[in-house]
Amino acid sequence: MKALSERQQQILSFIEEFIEEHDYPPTVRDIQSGCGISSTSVVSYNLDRLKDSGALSRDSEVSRGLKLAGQKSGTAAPVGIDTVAVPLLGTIAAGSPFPMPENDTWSDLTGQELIDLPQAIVGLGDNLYALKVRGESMIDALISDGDLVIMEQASSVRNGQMAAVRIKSDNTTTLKHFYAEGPRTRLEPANSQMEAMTFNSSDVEVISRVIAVWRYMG
Amino acid sequence: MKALSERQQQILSFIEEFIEEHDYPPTVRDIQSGCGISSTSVVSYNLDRLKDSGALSRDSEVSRGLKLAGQKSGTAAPVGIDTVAVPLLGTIAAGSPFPMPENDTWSDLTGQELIDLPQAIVGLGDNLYALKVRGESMIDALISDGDLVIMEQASSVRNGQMAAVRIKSDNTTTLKHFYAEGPRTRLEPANSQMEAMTFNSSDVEVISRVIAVWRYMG
DNA sequence: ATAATTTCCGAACATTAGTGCGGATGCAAT
DNA sequence: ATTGCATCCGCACTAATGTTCGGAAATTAT
Repeated sequence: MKALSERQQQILSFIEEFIEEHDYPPTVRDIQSGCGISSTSVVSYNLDRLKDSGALSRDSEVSRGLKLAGQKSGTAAPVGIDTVAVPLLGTIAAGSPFPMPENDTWSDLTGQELIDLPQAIVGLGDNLYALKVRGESMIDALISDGDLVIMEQASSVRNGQMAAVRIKSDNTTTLKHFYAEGPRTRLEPANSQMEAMTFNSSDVEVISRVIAVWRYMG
Repeated sequence: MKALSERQQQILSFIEEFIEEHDYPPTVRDIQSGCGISSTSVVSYNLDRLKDSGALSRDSEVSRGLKLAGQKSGTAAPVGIDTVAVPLLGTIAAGSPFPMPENDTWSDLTGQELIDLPQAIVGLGDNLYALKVRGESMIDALISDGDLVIMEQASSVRNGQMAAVRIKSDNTTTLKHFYAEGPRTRLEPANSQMEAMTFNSSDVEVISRVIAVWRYMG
């Protein structure tokens, strides 16, 4: 195996830096100017050498068809833990209309702020989204201003779970522990020092299940 | 925010797959044939839309100058978010001796349960550790049984921050908001409905600063 | 229905970008 | 020196690639 010339190493590391910066490989002319070479053919020539030596692979006749040899194939995760991207859909405040992804736009979350959470602590639940809590209206559920609540879409929950529920007659929305008791539904705050309230089950609409709460005060 | 059309989503996922396979972005014509579009201008048009919506960024006039928005910069590490491994040192309960890593064993965390948290939401703080809360003794700090508190070693904190403090005379340890007021130190729970308490500053020892709280009820 | 908007088409056009080729230049072996 | 080989130059050429524009078609709003 022939050793790489200085120029070849220079080109190689330029390619590396370029990809690092742009997320796509350089053109022959990018390399030319980047390495202070006076002719594209020189680049072409050395690229062939590098290909021969196996330092990089190349889709010929294709612009930017370069791939560093040492590079991981594909984008499959080489390191890093499994994460779930959770869209931050908005804020939640007492009584405000509760933000919630509509079915048809569920897959259309582009542009939304995404929060990466480790799968290990979120679980692999689907249909997750996050809301930022504004105000102290959830204080009785041990949730305060600035907290991030991770929610999962659900139309029903098991007794005892915390959920975002809407009292139709009040048109208010809060987070409470949910207990269905036949025709009546009892909602009790997480703080046991607070009083529970009971409503007609038909007056209570479950919107989402609360998966987790994240409070950061760094 | 305008929703993405079907075609735009189609293009978006094609780009994603293409990069996955080639390690460099597709050309307009790659997208054209890949998505069964009859004109390059349609691709160009939708690429502009996608750029407007922020779904991808684009180096215009540059071949293959595409970059997916969600993508981490730098292809070297294709995916995987930065995470910080936080050791779960034990549990905290009212009055119990507060677990805390000793300096000489700090680096010896082998066998400890580690919790990976995204750096983005934890910050890059060093000397972090986690404790699981047992019992409802922290209820007045909006922290309940089963919660995970992320802490940072600290011997002092700024006023208003939440910290694990030990009342020497009581030999109790709790989480409270901390306010140094000269010779006296006021500790007040996060729940404003609760009363604050004041102690001689010399009787209060700061153990750790609370960085974050994680409550999971999946 | 009618108008407005969005999306698509086709076909040119203008760069950008990869390749080829004759001829230097530099260096080492003969 | 002369030869051989690896590099490098310039330049031209062709293919690849992004852009533009008038108008049609589809969709949505009025």
